[in-house]
Amino acid sequence: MSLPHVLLGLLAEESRTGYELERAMREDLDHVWRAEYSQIYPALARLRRAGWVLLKVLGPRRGPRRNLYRVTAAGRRELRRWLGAPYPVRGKDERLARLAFFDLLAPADRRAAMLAQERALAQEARELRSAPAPSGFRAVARRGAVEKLEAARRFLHTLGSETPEAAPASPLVPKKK
Amino acid sequence: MSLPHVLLGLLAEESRTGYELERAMREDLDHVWRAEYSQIYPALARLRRAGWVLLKVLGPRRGPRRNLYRVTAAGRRELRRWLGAPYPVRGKDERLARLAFFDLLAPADRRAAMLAQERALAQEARELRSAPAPSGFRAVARRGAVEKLEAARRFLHTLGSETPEAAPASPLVPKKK
DNA sequence: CGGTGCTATATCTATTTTGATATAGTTGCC
DNA sequence: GGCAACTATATCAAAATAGATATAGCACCG
Repeated sequence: MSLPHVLLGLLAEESRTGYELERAMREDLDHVWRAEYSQIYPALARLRRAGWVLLKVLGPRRGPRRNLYRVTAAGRRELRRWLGAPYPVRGKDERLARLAFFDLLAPADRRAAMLAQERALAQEARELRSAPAPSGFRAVARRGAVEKLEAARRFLHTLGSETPEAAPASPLVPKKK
Repeated sequence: MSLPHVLLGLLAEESRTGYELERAMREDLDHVWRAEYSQIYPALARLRRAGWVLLKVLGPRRGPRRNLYRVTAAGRRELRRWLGAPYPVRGKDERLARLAFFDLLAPADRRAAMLAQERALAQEARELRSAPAPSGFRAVARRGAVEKLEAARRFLHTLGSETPEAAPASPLVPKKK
């Protein structure tokens, strides 16, 4: 339920077309929020129906005509409301989900998988850190995303050195019912 | 695309009914992976069609009849494949998404929102930590979830004390196009 | 002139996820 | 007996997300 508000947030900074919104998300909000055109265009239509944005059709500049969206006062109000609202607890994490079943891997495979993960996380963090930084609080969010990746990497690393060769606590032999 | 594998993982430890799977996710995999019955039952049917689980209908013990699912050898193979496979980069984080637009709040509202967030994160971490711990790597995943919450809390906290009163970098005054 | 790449909107399908609701037997309490 | 709580399966509708494709003008390069 956040996409409409993310779009609103981007539009609050500057009026944009759907195309430009996609790029803004890809460049500034990587690892924070992303969406395809197939979500963006219908979402803009809904924002319009809600009276949170206005559409202005511009003549073509380079390519086809452009639909420029501008936030209304009501849109800004809604945005501020969203920013202050309590968060729904949404807890899903594929990384942790897989980790939860690592009992099932042979120790060697387990170590290999964890090392691969660690390297992948380091790589992602590196890429995100080296991408052009956005401004204002979008830069803060970017930093948060980077730190998240690094914290996940550290967690895996600590886990790997904690248990030099053995499995943790109980080996979880499959029981029969 | 992880739910089927999470179910497979839980069934690899012990054969269960759909009902028991829901409870196992709710109790052991909170903040890691959750699903409603409306997702679980169709997913089990698909797992069955894929030949990864077998169904055994049991007579009613307490309540209606029970459909017990057991992982097949092919299911275990698939599960191990999943555990070793590279991860799709899925980057969405509503917390960071909102933070990205905190420019739009007045400093006072901003501080209030950040403090509320910090408290909410601390509370969630506390609850998760005090819940009964699962065994094996599921406990490790639980610990990972707790550390994630705490890292997010620390990030917010540092952010709050970093900027005693002012906004970061550029104030992002809305431009016109 | 043809090809590649960028701008730009739009739609289609499929899958995933959420939330609500229906049904029904069983147990234990008062 | 009635009722709440628990076990258990199942379905419906809606929303969110992903991925692919269609269309088309314009610019730039060789």
